[in-house]
Amino acid sequence: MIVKGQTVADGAATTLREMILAGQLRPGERVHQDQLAELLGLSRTPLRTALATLATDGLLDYEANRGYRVRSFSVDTIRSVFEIRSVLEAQACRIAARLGCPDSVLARLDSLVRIGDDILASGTLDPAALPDWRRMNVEFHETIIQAANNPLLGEFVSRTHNVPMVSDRVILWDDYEIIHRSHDDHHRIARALRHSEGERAAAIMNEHVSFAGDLLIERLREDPEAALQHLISTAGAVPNKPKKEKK
Amino acid sequence: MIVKGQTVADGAATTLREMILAGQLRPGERVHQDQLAELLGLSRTPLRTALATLATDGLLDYEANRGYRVRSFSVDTIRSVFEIRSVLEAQACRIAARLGCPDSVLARLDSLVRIGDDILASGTLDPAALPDWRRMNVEFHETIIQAANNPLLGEFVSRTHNVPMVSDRVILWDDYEIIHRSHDDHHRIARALRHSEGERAAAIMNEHVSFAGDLLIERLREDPEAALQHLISTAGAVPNKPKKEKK
DNA sequence: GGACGGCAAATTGGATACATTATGGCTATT
DNA sequence: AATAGCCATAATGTATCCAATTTGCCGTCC
Repeated sequence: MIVKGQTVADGAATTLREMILAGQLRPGERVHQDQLAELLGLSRTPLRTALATLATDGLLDYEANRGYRVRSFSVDTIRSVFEIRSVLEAQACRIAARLGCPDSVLARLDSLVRIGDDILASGTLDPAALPDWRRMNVEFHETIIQAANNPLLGEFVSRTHNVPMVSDRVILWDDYEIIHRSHDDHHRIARALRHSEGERAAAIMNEHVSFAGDLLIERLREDPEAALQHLISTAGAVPNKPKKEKK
Repeated sequence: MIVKGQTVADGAATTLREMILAGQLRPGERVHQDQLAELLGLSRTPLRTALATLATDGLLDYEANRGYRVRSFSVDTIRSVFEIRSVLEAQACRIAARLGCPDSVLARLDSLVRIGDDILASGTLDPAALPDWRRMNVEFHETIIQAANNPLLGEFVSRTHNVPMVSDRVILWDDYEIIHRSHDDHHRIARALRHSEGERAAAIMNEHVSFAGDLLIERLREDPEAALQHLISTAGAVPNKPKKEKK
């Protein structure tokens, strides 16, 4: 689908981002411009624009005259990204509370929390419910970030999602207790924000994200292959939101 | 000077970054590719690569088929960036303390603190000492960030420096009391890190950065013109460190 | 037998030429 | 006279071509 107001280079960047995050281009692998241009059906010029963008985004490594390589992420990298995401999202809570969340935001959070409640009401984790859960989770976090009204904050959090596995779209959907507790955090965060208790919301959010990171890392350490398989099979598309709206 | 292992595009990106941060290209102004290419003495291809990079870096706004504009930064933007820098640098303290700063880092921090002490020993702010002070300040902050050993953290903090006025290279060098207190923070941060008191160091750093931001914003509100003049005249070069080392 | 040096193929970087899209001014019509 | 639509111009986006750098291979020399 060709979107008006988008260039071929923009499209290539989006496609490549998805390919990398989906693991189609393996980490460390060198990116051949000619091959890739042919594969994508475009010339090298827009492709190179896209590559430069992705390199600045941190998905590719670049070395002059030696081209681009897919950045490889170690478990250490994943940990370090969670260390950042946790403080950024906590700060989002603080700022949102300080600004005072408008009713629309509070209502939306409540509605999302209820959606989560419904999904968990059965007492088990239905695989079929995962996409809905993921949508709920992503929206919950994004709603708070947007409520903070800090463009750079949103940008940085988006960038942390460029690292495979770190996205809040990645969910370990196999332990009811853990998911339940995680959703309890959502309850408490929403309530704290309603009462403008920024520090409290921030503390919960920090732990909420940090724990998710710890858990993921533990799984990856225990059995990297199984965890990866599980995550890839349960990972949803990662539609990096376009920066420009059509007028 | 032509550095081996750097492409023309890289050089153009660096040059443009400096031009924008120095205010040579005014905010909101449209960037004419032909003109600029001629001005810089290169063709549009590497220029466009550089533009794409700077846009991803957040210094330029891009709209398909309408080209690039210099991003304009409001006082609100500056505030929002300080809100991020403060938590990121605080987190750097936490992580550095948790990892345990090696002696080399502690020694360096001590040495930097002493340099600051010497500059302030006279009891007045000598304009001639500003460059040394700035170097000291930048190194102090960078040393801690590097001690945290979290690549993304460093990257993000670097990016906050892409916003005019937010850099730790920008210093309000006109109030001895304030500078003295700020340096006292450095003392306490270094000491806390020596004792592996991460939370304490983080708290001080957070306030250290937040207050600098508040102060700057206050000045900009009071008398934008005067503050800008003062800052530009006292601002040093902003050498964005190259990401790759020659082997 | 190993290592250094040079040559050739492949790949990246940059310049130029072409296509496509916005933009401003002009005319014609209401 | 004002506005809508069209055309010309200018600027951006893409493709192709050429140059420069890397890289792997082979031969020679130590």
